[in-house]
Amino acid sequence: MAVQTSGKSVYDDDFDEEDGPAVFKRSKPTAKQNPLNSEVNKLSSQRHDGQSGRQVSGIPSSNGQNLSSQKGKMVTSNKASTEKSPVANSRKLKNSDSEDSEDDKPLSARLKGNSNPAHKGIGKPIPTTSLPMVSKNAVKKSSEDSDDEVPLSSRFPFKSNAGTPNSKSYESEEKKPLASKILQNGSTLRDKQHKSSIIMGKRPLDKANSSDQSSVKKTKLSDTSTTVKIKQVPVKAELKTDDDDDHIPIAQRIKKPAASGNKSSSTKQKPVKVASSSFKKTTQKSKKAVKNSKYIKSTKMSPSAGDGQKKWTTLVHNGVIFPPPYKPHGVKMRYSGKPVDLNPEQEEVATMFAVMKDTDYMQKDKFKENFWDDWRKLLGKNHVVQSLEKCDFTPIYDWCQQEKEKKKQMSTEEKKAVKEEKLNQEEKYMWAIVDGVKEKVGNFRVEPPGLFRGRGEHPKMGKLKKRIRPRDITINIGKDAPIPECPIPGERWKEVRHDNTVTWLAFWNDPINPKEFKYVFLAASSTLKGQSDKEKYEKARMLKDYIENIRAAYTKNFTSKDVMKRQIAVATYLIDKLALRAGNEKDDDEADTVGCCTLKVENVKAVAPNTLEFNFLGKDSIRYENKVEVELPVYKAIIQFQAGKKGSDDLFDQLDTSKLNAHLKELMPGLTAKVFRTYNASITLDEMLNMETKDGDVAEKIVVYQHANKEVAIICNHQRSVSKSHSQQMLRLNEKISELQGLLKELKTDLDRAKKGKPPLKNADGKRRNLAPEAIEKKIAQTNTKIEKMERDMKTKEDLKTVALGTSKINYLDPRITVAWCKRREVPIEKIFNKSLLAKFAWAMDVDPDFRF
DNA sequence: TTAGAAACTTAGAAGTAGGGCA
DNA sequence: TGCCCTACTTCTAAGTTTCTAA
Repeated sequence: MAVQTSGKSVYDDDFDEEDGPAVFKRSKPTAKQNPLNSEVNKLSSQRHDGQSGRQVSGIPSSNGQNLSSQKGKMVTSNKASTEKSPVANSRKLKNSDSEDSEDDKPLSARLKGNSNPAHKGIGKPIPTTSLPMVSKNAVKKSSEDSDDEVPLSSRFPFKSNAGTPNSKSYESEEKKPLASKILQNGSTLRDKQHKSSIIMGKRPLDKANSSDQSSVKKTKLSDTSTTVKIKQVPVKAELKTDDDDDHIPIAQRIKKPAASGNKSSSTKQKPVKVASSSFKKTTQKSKKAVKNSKYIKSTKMSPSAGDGQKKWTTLVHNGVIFPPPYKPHGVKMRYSGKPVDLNPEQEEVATMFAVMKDTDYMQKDKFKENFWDDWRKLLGKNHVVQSLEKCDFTPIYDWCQQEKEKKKQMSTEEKKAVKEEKLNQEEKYMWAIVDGVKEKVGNFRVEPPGLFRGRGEHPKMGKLKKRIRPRDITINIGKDAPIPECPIPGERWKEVRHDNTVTWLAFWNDPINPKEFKYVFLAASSTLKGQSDKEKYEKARMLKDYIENIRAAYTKNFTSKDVMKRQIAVATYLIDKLALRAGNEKDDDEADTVGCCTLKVENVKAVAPNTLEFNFLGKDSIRYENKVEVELPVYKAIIQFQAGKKGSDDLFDQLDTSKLNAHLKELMPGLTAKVFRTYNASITLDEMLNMETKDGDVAEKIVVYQHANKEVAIICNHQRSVSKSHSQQMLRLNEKISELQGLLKELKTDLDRAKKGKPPLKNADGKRRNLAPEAIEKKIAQTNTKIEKMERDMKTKEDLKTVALGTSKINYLDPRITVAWCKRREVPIEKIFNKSLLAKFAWAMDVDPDFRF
């Protein structure tokens, strides 16, 4: 197989003849090899998913080329026509003992730079050396594409042998201060050894309907958590000031061990500060520490979620806000054509169903069946309504539409007044005071009743999510803080706890899955969340130093005689290379989705000599479809795992996530399957941003960032459904471009005539443009620029229509990579991070410009 | 050892606001 | 001015991981 990099295949040179640890290699199934490719363009205009309309496909760009073709060829499946977007990609995994020096990079990053001129970035050509590797979904190539020499989609960049004119260092343009610098708190990381000394005991010991609050969690050795009987008192959020700790970074204050946070200290409330303003400028010392240490050692890790350590000393908040009670509208639905009387409770649920009219759920029998089961219980046996088929909810639907319209038609002042009113009501619930620092609360609104909108083929979709009442809610608050007043008169909280080993402020049992909980947490911008975010990225960075050994270890075990070892090795390989999720077991009352450990035999097809075709529904019932060439031992192992099994049997029958994670922890402290996703995402961004060094204005640099971001999104299979108006928008843009091209033609004629001293002809509007040649030339240039911009926008829009960039930005990309790049490249950070991301990543803002993941 | 409870992160869709353009 | 589009925010479902108890 030949991947062209200035006429020479990187693969052929670097990898093909070598043995050793696995390295991805792109396979090259052509359109001919994959008859499904011919379906791509057809599919591109269809909704692939029954309920969400999600789809991934390449649509020819204005120049007739597939817009995703820069990623190389892709493979798709005709199944996509009825399911979630196909994730088509073809890769090759191969030995790479010789790649030692690069072993700390994800395989995705080891094959770099393709100088094929067909490879272009989003909207703008990207230097060939900076070409990304990934192309999993949304990377389709029509069968007409003839550039067989263009490599197949691969998540890995290609190393260019042809020189890297654009890969110059960025040193020359570094160190311009960021427009808005939010400074780090200089926290230290956890010493894991402390962990065992901390006493556990934090579960909400929820026994349904238990009203005996005192019976719950009576003893806690550390006395960090207690449960008390409800004592409703008015909220007094005014706290005593204690300046003693002012010089201590917030994060450190939070992490004070329980011993130091004794009873007396816990009763003493700290001064209230607003979290964002409490970030202090990092000292030179700490900056140096970041610079000098490749990663922060695990021994410095600070407490993370669920480890039983004290998360706070004082916690004050006002509880949660409930949705307003239902206001009956009195609009009568029809049954067999006749108006029906419903009581308010019945009407409320009927209205929930009526408003679903325009959604895909209405096409799902399960949704209707579940709704009917729950609604008929409310109607009672003797109600006139005996069958859903005879119900006509249109009058209620129409009424809802009218209400919506009325709301839309409100004047700006009215809208403003409503907004202010809402804010007034909610303000007090929006904040918590954690160790004296005012922090935003995340989801302080209790979920309103509704019909359950499970994703994919969820067996419970359409079921009634009952209204949550104060008696369903457990509050967690500081021992000495006033217990939030129950906002519904005459009612009371289910329970009040004082558990400082957890970060939730309240929880209730999920009405759909009563054994599960819905929690109220602090917002993403809070210090606590920031701390745990930072730990997550530090752990992923730590993996960089272990990855070489981990890869060597699993490669060795591909052929182990012990089946479990072999399964662990192959599963780890897939998690590492394909960024698969761990894949926990699921109950029958959940959607049938899988991850790595729960892959079924039918989800993986082995195609000789060494290709694996993956096809399954992953998280959120998003289809993962991928075709990869793997190392031969992996291929053989998969065939062995499949031997003698049915399609619906587990591929990894000896494996589950706990075994896998237990094994991973032996390889690196704290390592779990999901760390690989963070690691691969972040290192890919880091490497791409450091490759893509093309000069240009800020807009062009942002395109480079988006391009890298997109590659990560593809690695992680982050998809979104195509917006309903997408094709309309594309059509409109095409029309505009045609108009401009017409104008251009006219202008050129005018120019010719003007140069010859002839008067201009009438234009399309029947008017004459009487301009001097210079003016016409200027207009031509302007029009050309406009057309170029529009074409670029169109291409970007098409390219990203099924790729969700936000998820990786929020959850997987170490913000320090982005901040450092912005500093080096003089891109204002606000161009990359919006307001909420700036708040969330406040801890990362003072990173050194030389920071590398 | 295992099941399941608990706690937290990750995820896409829906809703909303505001800016640009005709 | 109103419409359209985009970016941002909110919502809540759906995962992973950790821990406990049997």
